[in-house]
Formats: sequence, structure tokens, C-alpha cells
Amino acid sequence: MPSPLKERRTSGAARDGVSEFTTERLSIYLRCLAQLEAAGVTTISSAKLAERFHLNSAQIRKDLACLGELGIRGVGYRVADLRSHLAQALGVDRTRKIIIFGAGNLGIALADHRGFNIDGFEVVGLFDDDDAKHGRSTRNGIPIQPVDRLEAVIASERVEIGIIAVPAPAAQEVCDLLVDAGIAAILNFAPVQLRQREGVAVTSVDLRINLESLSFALTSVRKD
Amino acid sequence: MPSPLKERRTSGAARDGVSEFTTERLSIYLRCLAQLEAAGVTTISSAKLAERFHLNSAQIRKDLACLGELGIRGVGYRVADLRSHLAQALGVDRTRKIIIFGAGNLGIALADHRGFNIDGFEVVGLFDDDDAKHGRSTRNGIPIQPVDRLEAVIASERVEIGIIAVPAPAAQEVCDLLVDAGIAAILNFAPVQLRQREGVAVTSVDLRINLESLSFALTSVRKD
DNA sequence: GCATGTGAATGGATTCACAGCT
DNA sequence: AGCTGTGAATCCATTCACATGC
Repeated sequence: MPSPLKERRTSGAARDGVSEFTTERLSIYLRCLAQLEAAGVTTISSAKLAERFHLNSAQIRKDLACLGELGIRGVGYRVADLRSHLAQALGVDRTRKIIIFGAGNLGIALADHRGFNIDGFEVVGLFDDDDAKHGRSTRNGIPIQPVDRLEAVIASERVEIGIIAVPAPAAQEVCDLLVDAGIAAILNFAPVQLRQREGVAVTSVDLRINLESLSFALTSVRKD
Repeated sequence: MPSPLKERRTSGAARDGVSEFTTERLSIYLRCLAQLEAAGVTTISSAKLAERFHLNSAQIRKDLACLGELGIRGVGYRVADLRSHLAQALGVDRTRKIIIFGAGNLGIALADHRGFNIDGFEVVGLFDDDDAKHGRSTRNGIPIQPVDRLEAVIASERVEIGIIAVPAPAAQEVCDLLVDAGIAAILNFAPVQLRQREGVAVTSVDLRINLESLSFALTSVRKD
């Protein structure tokens, strides 16, 4: 039984003993290491990393220990080595393909989103049930396709990740559609709690909640 | 000293004793109550709410207790009453104005985003430093304005929330610009950790991290 | 009787502190 | 000497369980 926290944010598989919190930090470390490597840094200590993120160095060591004993006592971590291990653990050492369902403003923006089209990810399809949109393409040239092409694209391109960018009322139906078509991981932008199926990882991004959290902070910390 | 968890997600003010986790759930409850009220339900118990969200009823009661003693023992909560208290606590009983910096695909999509333009929020400005974009408008008619209009709009419209939708290298500069112009809460979509100033609430949405978390789940739960 | 509000218990994430390797 | 890896300690969120009030 997953904790409600994970229930809401990401659910499906907090793999092994690695929690969602740790996973997200691993992703942050990976980004940082890529920058360090580009800057020519060859070795880094957990204390130095901790400084950058305002994190505790023990936490970083614990997080990294999930990948095996990669550190060298008395020295630190080899940047290149650690980066490649992290990339492998996060599964971005190869390219995972993504399709997006919903070609509204958000879906189109996400299809061309830089972070979704580099270093291990690639958007290979954009779908919508509105006939009027079919045939058009995003600026980056991703064509908007009808729903009946969905299954074929997922199968032939070996798509693993589906993004839901449709209005709330349609989200559950689209989710089921994606799962039936073989999608194993879903990133949901619709403001609904999706009924999830066994073995499918689902993460929701609810922008309204983020806004209201900020608004809540504003109601108290009014500096006047 | 905030915990790293909050540090990364939302920071600035975990107001009173109310944690970020609780705040996010309050936002979810509010949405649910609006639906219940629309459906004509007048009273609801924590147990019934718990069912909907796969949450523990005690947690819901604890969360709601933050707003005062709103429940009626032996009965439950009055939907309309609770909803209005929640709306007030989250600060959406009045309209908070938003400006977006960065008129790329994402910025434009967010400007027209439904959840950002109803029930307590309104996008009143979209800014970009690219001259070529000025004068154009989003589909919903929000014009793209030059940076030198920023301060005037924030002041005259009493804008409280700023959204950063620019590439990573520009994000910190834009953040400082917004804070200097009087913005008290920031929703950041750039994949960087922003240096934050005292009294400014900052929440970051990092889509790349969400994707990599899903990818991580996929590397293990390969159903074959 | 029934459902809230809450102190106490639990569980999990973070931090401390130090043994152990280089 | 320096820094990792990790058991022990701490902190905080969640859950239990019951006294309290309708």
C-alpha cells in the first residue's frame, strides 16, 4: 500500500528501496554532474555537492550509495564515472520515446519542449481527437495525428512514456487508452486523480495546486 | 532552516505550522468540495472524503483542523461552509494577478491555461525580451510586452505572482528582475535552482525531473 | 450513535557522528 | 588527513485510537 504522498505524486513503482524523494534528487545530481563534467571538473566530494544544493552531505552520500559504492574514500566521486552510472540508473543512457495526447496549447508546447527532446528523451508523436488539427505540425515539425494512429505509432516506435495534456473530463479515458496501447509510464497534466493500473507508473503535475500553494504562502507572509 | 525537501519544491514560507504537504492537500480538497457543492451535496464526512482520495480520514481531519474547528461531531462538514473557508485560507476568495515572463511555447501556453484564469487567478501580462514578439497576442488576447513595461504593469495591476518560463541561463536574472519589481511569489519552470530572497515564495516545476523519475521506474518495472 | 479533533504511536526521511578505506 | 558509507539518533508526516461533543 503506497503512502498517500507517493499516491498523489508518482505512483506505480518506488523501485527497490529507492524512494521518490531520492529519485528526484538523483535527477538533480545528474544535471549537476553534466555541468561539472563540461566544466572540466574530474572529482567532487559530497560536501562540495551539498554546498551547491543546500543539502546535507550525508544525504547525498546515502542517495548515491543506492547506485553502488562509487565514491573513493579520502577523495570523493569521479565526475565522469558517477555521471554515467546515474544516467544508467535513471534510464537515460538510451533514448526513451514519448507520445503526447492532447494538441492544445500545452500539448504543443510540451512536444517542442527542449527538456523532452534531448539526453535520453524524444517526442515522437502528438495526438488529438479533433479532426481539424490533424495534418498540422508543431514548429519543430511534430505532426498532429488522429487517435486511430496511436497504437501503431506506440508499437512501431516502441514508445514507453505517454503524456496526458487534455482537459480534465477526458483524462481518465485517455489514460486507459494509453495503457491499453502498451504505455508503461504516464505523465499527467490534467487536474484529476487517475485510476491507475498495476504496473503502470503515473506522475501528475497539477499546476493549479502549485499556484494555490503560492497563494497560501502569500496570505500569511504579507510584507506590508 | 527549511528542510531540503521544501527547499526544492516550495520555499519561502511554510506558513504557521502548515506544511507544504498539507497545503497541497488543502488545494485538492477545495477542488473536490467545489464539485460536491455543484452536485448538491450539503454535508460530507472525513471518511467519505478519505475514500475518494485513498487517504486516511484522520489525515483529512488534521488537515482541515488547520482552518479552525469547522466540523460538526456526529455529522461531518458542511460542504459550502468548508469550501468557503478553504478558499479563503488558500487566498482564492479574491483574484490574484499573474504575469508570465518568457513568451516561448510554454509561456504562451501557460498564459492561456484555463487553470490560471479562473477561480482566483488571472494572467494579466506576458513579457519577453525579444522585440520580434512584441505586439503579438495569445489566442486569448494577452499581448506580449517588452521588459520595460514590467514594473508599470506589476504596480498598476497589483500583480502578486510571477511565472518564469525562460531558458535556464536567463532564469536567475528574470527572477531578480521580478522580485525587484515587487513580485512576492514565483512559479519557476526553468530547470535551475533559484537563489531566493527573504520573504519571496518560490516553487519550481521541473518537468525533466518528472520524466526522469518515470524513466527510473521503467528501468526496474519492466514487465516482459 | 456517530463523526470530529487530537494525543500517542508508528513509519519513514533526514541528519549526526564515526568507523573504515585511500 | 580526508572523505565515503552507514548505524544510530532525530525529525516530521502519517496513522491509530479514543475522549469529546452533537
